[in-house]
Amino acid sequence: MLSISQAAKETGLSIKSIRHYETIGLIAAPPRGDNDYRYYPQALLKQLHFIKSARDAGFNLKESRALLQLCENEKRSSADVKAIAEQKIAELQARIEQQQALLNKLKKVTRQCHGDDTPDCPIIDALAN
Amino acid sequence: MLSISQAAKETGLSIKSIRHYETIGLIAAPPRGDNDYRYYPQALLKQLHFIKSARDAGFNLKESRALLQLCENEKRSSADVKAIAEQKIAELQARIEQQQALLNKLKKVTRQCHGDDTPDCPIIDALAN
DNA sequence: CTTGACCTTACCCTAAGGGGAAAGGCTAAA
DNA sequence: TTTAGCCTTTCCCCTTAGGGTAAGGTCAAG
Repeated sequence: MLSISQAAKETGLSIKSIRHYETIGLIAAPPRGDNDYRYYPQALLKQLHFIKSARDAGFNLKESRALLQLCENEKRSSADVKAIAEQKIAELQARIEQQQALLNKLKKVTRQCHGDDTPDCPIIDALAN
Repeated sequence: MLSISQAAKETGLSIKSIRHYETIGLIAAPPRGDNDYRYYPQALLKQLHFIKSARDAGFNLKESRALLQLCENEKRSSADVKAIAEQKIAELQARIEQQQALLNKLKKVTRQCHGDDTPDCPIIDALAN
């Protein structure tokens, strides 16, 4: 049974995050000691680890919740998991493309800018139209 | 002198955004009519256009504010503008690379998943460790 | 005169926590 | 025994960039 700071160290999450996950019902409330401190059993630590991995993989908390439920469900269909992953892949791809387009435009106009002490600036010009 | 909805239509911003920019001091408060309605003169419309362009180019409001101030300042140095743009370029590049890395990992593990009605799932396995 | 479209302020909501206050708990050293 | 120095708790405000909605005032057309 780890204290919350030990659980944080062990999982790589922050104390704030762990309490937050409890608040929003992402994990169950851990048992409390006589001092009212939270103490985390193995089962909860495993869930916290899972959530940390899901977050690191780019899933938001809503998606992490769905994945965790699938993880806990021994009768899951891998198709359901794959659907979530593929949706995230599509989302990431779209975001990357959009940002890449922005980046290209920004790089192009920035190359035109002399970057000296005169006010003449193609970047400003581009934004002012 | 356009009303706020006309200004919104003209600039492509939302009414909420325009009022928000005023609230945070990004633009000056427009003159009001006897009815207390906001009426936007050309100078403000130009600023709103500029902000819209900056936002579309990927700059956040803080950066847009700095750019707008440079835009208004006839004694600006284009080097100052270029510095902001290059910082944004670096930021975008870093974000894109990080997301691309996530995407690659996610695609790789997702390809391993059969996506059928059995619980066996490499995606879950990857997250559970 | 009424109706619908427009405007105003004010408040709460988003995601995912971070920061910090105020209060209480635990252990080791003086 | 007391103090110091961490640990924990709850509570509340803060972040981005507005969106949604309510309650109430205004304007123009039929």
